[in-house]
Formats: sequence, structure tokens, C-alpha cells
Amino acid sequence: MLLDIDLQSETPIYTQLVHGIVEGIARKQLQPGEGLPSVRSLAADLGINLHTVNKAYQLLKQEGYVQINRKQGVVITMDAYPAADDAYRSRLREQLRPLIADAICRGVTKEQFAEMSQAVFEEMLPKEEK
Amino acid sequence: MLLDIDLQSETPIYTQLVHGIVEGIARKQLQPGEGLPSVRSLAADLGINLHTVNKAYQLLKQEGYVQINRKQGVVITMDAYPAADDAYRSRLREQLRPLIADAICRGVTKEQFAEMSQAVFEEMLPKEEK
Amino acid sequence: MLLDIDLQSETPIYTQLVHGIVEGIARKQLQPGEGLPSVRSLAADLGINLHTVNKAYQLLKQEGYVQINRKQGVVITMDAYPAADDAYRSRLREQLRPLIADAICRGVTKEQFAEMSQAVFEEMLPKEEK
Amino acid sequence: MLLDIDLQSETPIYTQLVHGIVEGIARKQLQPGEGLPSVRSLAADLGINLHTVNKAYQLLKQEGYVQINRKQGVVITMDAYPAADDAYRSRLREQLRPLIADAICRGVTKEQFAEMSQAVFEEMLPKEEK
DNA sequence: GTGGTCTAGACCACG
DNA sequence: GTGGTCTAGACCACA
Repeated sequence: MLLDIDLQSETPIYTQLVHGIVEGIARKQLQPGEGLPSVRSLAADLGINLHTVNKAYQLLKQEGYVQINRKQGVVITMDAYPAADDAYRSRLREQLRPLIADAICRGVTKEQFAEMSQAVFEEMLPKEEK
Repeated sequence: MLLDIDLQSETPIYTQLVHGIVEGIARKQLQPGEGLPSVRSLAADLGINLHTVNKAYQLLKQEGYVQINRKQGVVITMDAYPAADDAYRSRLREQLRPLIADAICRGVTKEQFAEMSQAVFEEMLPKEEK
Repeated sequence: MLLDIDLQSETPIYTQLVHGIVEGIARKQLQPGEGLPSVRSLAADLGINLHTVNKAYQLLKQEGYVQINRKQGVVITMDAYPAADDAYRSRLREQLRPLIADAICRGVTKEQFAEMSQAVFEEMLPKEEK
Repeated sequence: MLLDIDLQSETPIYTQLVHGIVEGIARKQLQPGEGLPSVRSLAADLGINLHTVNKAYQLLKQEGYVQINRKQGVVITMDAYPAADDAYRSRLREQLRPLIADAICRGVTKEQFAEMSQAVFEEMLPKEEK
């Protein structure tokens, strides 16, 4: 698994972990049913504390991305994936607002913004194009 | 000025202030050259700490949104607006990545995502339709 | 015997086993004197660890639900059933307290709570209606 | 605030804290809008670690019982209380099942069980009867 | 002052 | 072996 953590970043390490793993799932590099490394081993790999990894795993569990059981450790959820319900859509809108307000002030047009989003989107789905 | 602050929110109050003011500028409710309320009066209006307002103003200045003069107080920058340079574009991309990764996992298509962005964009530019 | 084990559940597997077997006795699906499957076969059936099944059986024995003989294996107690003594009543009350406190906070009335309990009770005693 | 914690108990300390606080809310000893002690002071009072208190507070927040903001610390939610929705009802039913199965095996009748529940209920609402 | 984050190290329950 | 719990102590962001 490729996770690069920036210890100097403003964003908390556990948030970086969550983002990285979600992105791994989006890229299909992490398949449903697949197990994630144990808190201890991932912590050792990244040179961080196991509690930090644990917190990331707990958040992922809470959002429905993984399940944690005593046998296999942490496993990517197979079914009942997080849904794009109204709560999600309104949250996303709130997250987009400041980004878009900033973009407008900088003279970025609707089209340019859409273009950039598309680029990120497609970079995230390389296998879909094969 | 309409600024609604949510004390329960995860986002720091000063960040909410920055977002609110930038959005005001994007919506053209705040015009270049226009003055913002003094630190003291805005803090009193919102019932928050002086330091918090001050921190927001300093950040806005640092990003080039406002200028702070001893005489006129805080004034929205007339020229030399923040530019959409490469640094900005790569920062925006980094901010979009986790949002888009999450969206992909929830089965949101590129088109749906674009649609939602557009909606936010247009809601932010009501005067463009005149 | 119908025992469905949820590996994702918070409750330990051995606890789920105990609950399932006690419920089987309550429903009279398991009769006094009846033998339970051997540790080995039940573990194999459910795809779980031998130790887990063993721990559940030991707990059931400790609470007086079963007797364990070398010859007949694990057998449901015929007489000397666990009694509803004071120790039990106070333990039950302690278990009910957090449930009821939560219910009160959610606006559940005494009557609604009683109704729900009754429903579970009756669902557990289908043969009583014959 | 009266919270008695049993360090020897099987139930985790943070769970005992959650139960105690929810019960305090149910008993109206803790009023909506009221602030809870800071993690540090409560931890000091109880002679436990601040992280343990923090975990309890986080859980209460997650369940909607309290809100955490930077100004006043932890405050009991005033509106939008946890609701008695279907998810709650089915969860409660699952929690009641093992208790009731056990009760049935011990010869406790439906009426006796209801009586005990009522007793706990009424003990929790002393002021309602005044 | 508050809570948020991170570290380090320990013990236990579970399987 | 796994995660769950608890402790102790540190630094920082926020207000």
C-alpha cells in the first residue's frame, strides 16, 4: 500500500491516513474484502504511533468504509457502502462553497473549475478508461 | 453584512469568518474599496473574541483579499487580486482530491459531481444573470 | 440448532453463543436433558475457534444452564435451574438502568417501553399460545 | 455532579461515564444547555486519565447528547435530541432479547419483568410525580 | 483556560 | 496475533 504521510502538514496525520485509504479505495487499489494492515504494523511502517493509526481506522469504520472484527482485523466493507444521500450532498456542498468562492474571486470561470475537477476525477479512475 | 457563525462547527471560527467574507466578495455583496467593520465592532456583533476577528483579518490580508491601513481600517483590495497561479491551482487540486475520492466511493459520477459544483457556482453568482 | 454469529458485532462471539443458547432454552427449542453439540463440531459448524466455543460452554455451566460430563458431553440442566434470586434481580436492574435512562432521554414513555418489552417477551414464547 | 465510577468493573470506565451522564440527563439533574466539567477537571475529580473522560465525551457527542464547542467546552444538547427512531427501537430490542431470554429461563413472568422495569423507570423520574 | 493531536508504554480480552 | 482500554505526559490551536 502506498501511503505517504507528511508529518509537517497542517492536516492531522490520522486525516491524511483516512484520505489516503479512501483514495486507495476510489482508485480500486484497495478492493472490498481486502484487509488493511494491523494498527501496529502500519504504525511501525509509517513511523508513527499506533493510536494515530487506530484513530484513522475508527473514523473509517464510523463512515462505513471498513469493518473491524476480532478475527481478521480491519477489512474494507464489501456491501452497504457509504451512500450519496442528502446528508452527504449537503455536506459536500458546504465543503465546496469556500473553494468555489475563492475560485470566483481569483477569476476562475465555471468552465475552468469544472475542467480541473474533471482532471482530478479522471486521474483517480485510470483503470476505467482501459 | 451577513455572517452566520456556527459555534458548534468543527471549523474554527476565524476560518468561518474568512470563508464568509470571501464568499461576500465572490457574491459582490462586498465591493472592492469597501471597508469592513472594525475588529472591535465585528467581534461585538458576533459575540466572539477580538483575537478571533483579528486573526481572520490578518489571514485575509496575507492572502491578498484586504489591505489594512491605520486610517481606513480594513479595506477590500481594489487591484492586485489574488491570482489563479500554479501554486493556487495545485493547492486547489489537493483540496479537491479527498472530496472527489469520497465521491467516487459513494458512486457519484463525474457528471453528477460537475452538476453539483455548477449549482454551487451559480448560486454564488446571482447577479451574473441580470 | 439455529445460531447466527455476527463477526462484525461489538459483542464477543462467545457472548453471542451464550445468548443464542439461552434464547434457545427460553424458546423451548432446547429441552432440558438435551445434549449440545461437541465443542469441536460446533466450532467447525460456525467456523470459529475451539476456545471460543469452550469459553461459552464454561460460562453456561457456571451460570447453571448446562452440566458438562465427560461421557455425555454438554447437557442442558434438568433441575436446579438458575433462580431469580436477589443477586439476579439487582443485576438485572443494573442492566436495565442505562437502557431506561437512554429511553427516557429519547422521550419513550413508560408505557411504550413496557409495550416493547412485552413484544420481545411474547415473540420469545410462541408455544405458550398453543 | 454525582458520578460514581467503579474502577474494578467489567464495563469500561468511559462507558460508566456515558451511562452516568445519560442517567443524569434522564433524571433532569443535568439540564439542556448546562455545561459539563472540562475533561481535565472531571478526570482530576475522578482520579482517572483525561483521555478516558474525553472518550466518553466524544461518544456522547456522537450520540447527540452533548455538543462540544471551543468556547464553553462540553454542553448538553438543547434541541435535536436523540430520537426514538426505528434504528433505536431495533437496537433496544436486540439489547432486551438476551435479558428477557435469561429472565424466562429463570421463571420470571412477563408481569414480573414489567414490574421491575416500571420500578427502574419510576426511580429515574422522581420529580415527575411531585 | 479549553479541547485536539500525538507519543510512549502498559495490560487485557478475544480468538 | 489482533484490537480495546487506560495511563502519563507533551505540544499546539483556539478563543
